Amino acid sequence: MLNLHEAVAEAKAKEELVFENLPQFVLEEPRERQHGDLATNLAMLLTKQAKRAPREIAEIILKNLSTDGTWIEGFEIAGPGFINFRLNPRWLAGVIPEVLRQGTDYGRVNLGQGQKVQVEFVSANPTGLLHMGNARGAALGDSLASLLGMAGYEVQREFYINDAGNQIQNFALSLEARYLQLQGQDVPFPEGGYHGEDLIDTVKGVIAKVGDKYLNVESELRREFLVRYALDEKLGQIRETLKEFGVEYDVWFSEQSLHDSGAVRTTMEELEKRGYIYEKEGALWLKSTEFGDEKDEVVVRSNGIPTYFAADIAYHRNKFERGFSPVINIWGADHHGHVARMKGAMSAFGYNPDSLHIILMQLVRLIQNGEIVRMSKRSGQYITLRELMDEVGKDAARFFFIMRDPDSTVEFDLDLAKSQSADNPVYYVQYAHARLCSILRQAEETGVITEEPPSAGELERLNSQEEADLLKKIADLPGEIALAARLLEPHRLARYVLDLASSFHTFYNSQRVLVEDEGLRRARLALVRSTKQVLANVLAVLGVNAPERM
RNA sequence: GCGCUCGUAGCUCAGUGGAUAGAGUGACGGUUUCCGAGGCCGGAGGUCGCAGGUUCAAAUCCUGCCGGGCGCACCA
Repeated sequence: MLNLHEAVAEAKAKEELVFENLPQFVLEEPRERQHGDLATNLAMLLTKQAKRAPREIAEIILKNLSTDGTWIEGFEIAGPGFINFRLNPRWLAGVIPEVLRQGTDYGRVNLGQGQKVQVEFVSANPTGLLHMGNARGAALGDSLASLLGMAGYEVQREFYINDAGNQIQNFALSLEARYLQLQGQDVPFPEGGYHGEDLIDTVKGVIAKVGDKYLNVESELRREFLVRYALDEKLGQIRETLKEFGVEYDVWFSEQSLHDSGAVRTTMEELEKRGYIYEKEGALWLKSTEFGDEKDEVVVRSNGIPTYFAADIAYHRNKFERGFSPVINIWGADHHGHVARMKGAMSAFGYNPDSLHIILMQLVRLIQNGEIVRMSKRSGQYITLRELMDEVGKDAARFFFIMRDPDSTVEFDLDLAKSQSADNPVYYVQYAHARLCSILRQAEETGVITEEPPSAGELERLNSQEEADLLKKIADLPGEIALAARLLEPHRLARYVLDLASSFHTFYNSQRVLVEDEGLRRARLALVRSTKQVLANVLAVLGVNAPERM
């Protein structure tokens, strides 16, 4: 391969170039085709240290560069000092046998080297149904997990069940009120209770099952039963809905279990031992300002009950104890204030806070009749993931969310949901896949398909501009996977697969696959097979179906 | 007020400090004897919120300002 490091070292040894440290340069495919196949900014980065004009430095580098045994066919110095390289087109054709050999593994890289990582996402409160924000988290988290798997990590998907604390108390009170009301009692609905319709349905289910059995018992007993029943049902629904959305978890982790096992208590004791806890006004506080937080936080209330934060510290400590690194969380942006203190708490235990990656995703804004709909579980006004799937389908919904950078606030217009789904770029990609399948079908039906692979010479006949562009895109996949995984940005793959589909459509419209010339036809059919494989591989990471017909 | 975040084409959004800032969509024009026209090709459309700074080079990094979103509980 091209060794620029060697060329620069050579120039340095000969004292043609003076510099201390080789800067971090890039060797990349330029955006403009006329700038060649590869370009580097190395010469421009050396100007400061070498004290020479970038184009002069480029001359010196090129003088010392050996291109023997590489695919480099030509180079030039361009613009402010870029060095552009032109490759022999034959290297490109070599990607086809590689794709066909690796099949579903093509694109896999070993960035992770088998390291254990965990992605925790959705973790919706089990007090209601899944809404649009959860849908976004589900699409993002699941594709990120798949992406990391493709990049050589051992990935675990986890759902944290918030089955403890105040909200559960509140949930219990709401359930009890509904139960009594449905039994004809005139009781008020609790302040700040859960108004959702689904909760009434749940209680109707309870009544169908046990009738008035819990009407004349102690309130505590009644609430305990109702909560257990409802949580069970809600979690079942959540699990089922996510499964339909293409998301399956390895672990469902209960918050309550951290209290039951004493993990929350021992974690607080450990923090106290390390000097991060103090008492004030009857409560226990964490010195989170020591980690850059705005103010200290209560971990155990004056009534002796630990806060959610305390349980969350125990939870994240537990993740590291299980050997995951990095630990990845996907949170709604409304939790951003929590990031610094959680990282800080982990560093208090001696874990590297940089090993905890928290991806914040901006909220999904729902638009109806041109107005913003406030979504809230308490008010019971929200669009559920199930309704979203019914309306636009799993594939369009997933792609809609995955395409976007988590930092962008997405607007989802309900009134346009259907037409948006028709315009969803996912269909552009799926259409390309179906079209590829159609070509292969036709080749089979007319008997011109062959199992015999094309020869190297035949593959080199794929030398049109459109074929070269498509081949380059295909060759890019491993690099794209590595980059997206390193940056934890699955949305790059959505862009990639759109580009790939576009390159294919362009090729398809300019060259015919099923031509008379047998050698050329063999080569193009192999290109078709490779393109189809790459599309399918990426769509699999995104959790989107690759249809043979549509 | 403090903190996080966003501001790029009419709209929805991409954009590793690099060369002439890109897609989709909408509007306009063209394209089908031929493998799927849900496609392809083309032109139009931009003070990258504003002003400074760093740099050979800034949409990208830094500072300030303007505008939007979200946080700032002994809630989760």
